[in-house]
Amino acid sequence: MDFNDSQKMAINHLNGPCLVLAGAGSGKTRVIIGRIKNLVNKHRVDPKNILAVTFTNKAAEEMTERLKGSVKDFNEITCSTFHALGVKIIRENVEILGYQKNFTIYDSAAQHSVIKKAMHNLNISTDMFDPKMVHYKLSGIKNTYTNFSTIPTVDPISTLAVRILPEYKRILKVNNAFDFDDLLLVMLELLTRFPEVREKYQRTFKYIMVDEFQDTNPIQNSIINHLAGSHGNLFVVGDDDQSIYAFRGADFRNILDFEKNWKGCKTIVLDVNYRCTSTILKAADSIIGNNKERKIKNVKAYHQVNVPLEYFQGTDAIHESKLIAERIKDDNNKNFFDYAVLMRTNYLSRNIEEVFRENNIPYKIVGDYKFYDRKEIKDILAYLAVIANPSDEVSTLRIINTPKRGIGEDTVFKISNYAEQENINFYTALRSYKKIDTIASTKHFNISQFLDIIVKNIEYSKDHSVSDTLLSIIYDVDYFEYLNKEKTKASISRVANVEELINSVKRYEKEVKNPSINGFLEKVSLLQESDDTNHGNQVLVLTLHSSKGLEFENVFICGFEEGILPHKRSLEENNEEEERRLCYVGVTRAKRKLYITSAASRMQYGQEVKSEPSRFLKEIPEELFLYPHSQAGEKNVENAKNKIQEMMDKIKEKYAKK
DNA sequence: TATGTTTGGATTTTT
DNA sequence: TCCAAACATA
Repeated sequence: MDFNDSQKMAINHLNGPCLVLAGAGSGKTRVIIGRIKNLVNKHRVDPKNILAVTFTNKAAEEMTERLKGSVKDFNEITCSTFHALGVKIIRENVEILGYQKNFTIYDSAAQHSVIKKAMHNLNISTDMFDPKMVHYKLSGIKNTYTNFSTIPTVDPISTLAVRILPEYKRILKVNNAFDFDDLLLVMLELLTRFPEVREKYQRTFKYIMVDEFQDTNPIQNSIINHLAGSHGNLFVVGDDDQSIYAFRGADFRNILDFEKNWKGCKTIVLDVNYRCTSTILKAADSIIGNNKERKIKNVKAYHQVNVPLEYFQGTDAIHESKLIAERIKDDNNKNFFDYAVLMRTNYLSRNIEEVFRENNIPYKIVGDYKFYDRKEIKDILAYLAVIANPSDEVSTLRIINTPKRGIGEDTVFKISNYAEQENINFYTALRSYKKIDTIASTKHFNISQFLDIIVKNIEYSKDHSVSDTLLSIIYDVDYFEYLNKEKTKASISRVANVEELINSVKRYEKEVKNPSINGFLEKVSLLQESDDTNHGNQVLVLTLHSSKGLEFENVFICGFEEGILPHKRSLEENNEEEERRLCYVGVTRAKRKLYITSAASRMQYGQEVKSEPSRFLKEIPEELFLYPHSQAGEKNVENAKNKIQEMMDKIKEKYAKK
């Protein structure tokens, strides 16, 4: 397929800042790839000098894959997410910050426990202030402010979060660990505080491209400004109407103000939608048209076909799911992979799952109880983390008594106190357990048993592969025996999960040039929900957020109800416009057919609660639907089936006439 | 220290 | 309704 004029203009852009406003389905990925090819093949830009920042790891991989055949040395192009770029830059320079290279990246559970510890150290009651709230605020702050002294502290929790921050940072450093938000923040710190570091990366990344620019937060924006500062070869692509990550600091004013911030910026608008039918685009337009804060674009549909939308309402969530299942089953020449069910919140997938399973509809739930969040997996990963970085206290505490080896809370408390007293880290204190006189000598065997495992495997890991080390740990702690104690179904699946983990380490070892424990852990911690959208012939079930960047022939948006979409909590925070954008993203995922569904009532905390259709439904002209909303509800499944049959006949008739 | 029992809070989205 | 954390007991 050929490029249209504005696409060509974007692809041929060479030097200086450029803003590409790309409406949904306007071929922005093709444009980015086209431009890279152009830079390298036509303008002889060294691939080493190109940085392409994408929103997901999956997008980065896909981009690399698509450059494979057509660009020489495509592997030298840095193609990654902001967070992955952060890890790279931090690893290369971390020693100037007094950290060791083998630092650990803490996930949100680990962050949570560090926050609790920081609060404890500062004598702040965790009963009075919910550590969860503090965590949330702290993360918000770290994703918004480049300078902590300028934080407006309006509410008590924010004040508290700012107060805790120095202690929190101190603990992380003792643990030789960073949290997620640090991956951006520390990268920025390195670029601002150390001119030689900044200049090094400015010289390396002479051509910078950022995809999904509307979802960058101020930290990311600042990072980009520093990297591109010396040359201004900055090419950003985005759509303010698809900005849906405000909750983690994204600010679409980054895109609105881009022209102001970069003098001489060229602006290109991609306004032809090659994805959706004109009906779907009309629906999407009429929804997003209600937003006040936006750049008005006039996106035109390339495919002028009228396939009416359908709206139906189940009596309850199960009925709604059944209606969806029926519609899929009624499609005679279907591929399941052509269907997706989109939803505002994860828990809505439960009913879908239940009904799809009953109906033998193959499905895949994206981000469904994340593999790496399972207890058995986190345990094993904690062992690996401790072996790679013994300073990591959080991981040590996780496994010190798992499997049970008689090192209980009391003993841990004593070691912890000793560490505090001597001003050493937990691991060092643990190693001198014999010197801690409060610990009874009856405990000595238990502690030495644990220490032996760690010390032995640290040594072992030095001249063995990651997978061998992993197997050695599992053997030493007798982990399978521990999992298999109760021979239940659950324990069998836990063993299978650990086996799967071993496989994934082996896969990692094949993929990467210099595999290491840290490298593997890093890969795991950077994994995202939306990286997991590869599916076979299955219906994909996912949140609206995870659906960003994807497209499907047929899309269901379920739970189209007040309180769900728009979400109640979001409305409380005055974020109606963001919910509308979320809705817009969902609608524009559909290439051909869009179904919108709701339930008249829904179980909430075990109680049946009435539910109203979403306000956004009224924003779509009713004539775009196959039949009026008054016919959307049915008393029972049987009735609905007939209705659906009737509707299918109508569609077939329509297509026959064409 | 390990295990069983009770209770109260949960459901926004995710790097 | 369901699940984790707090609490109580052996």
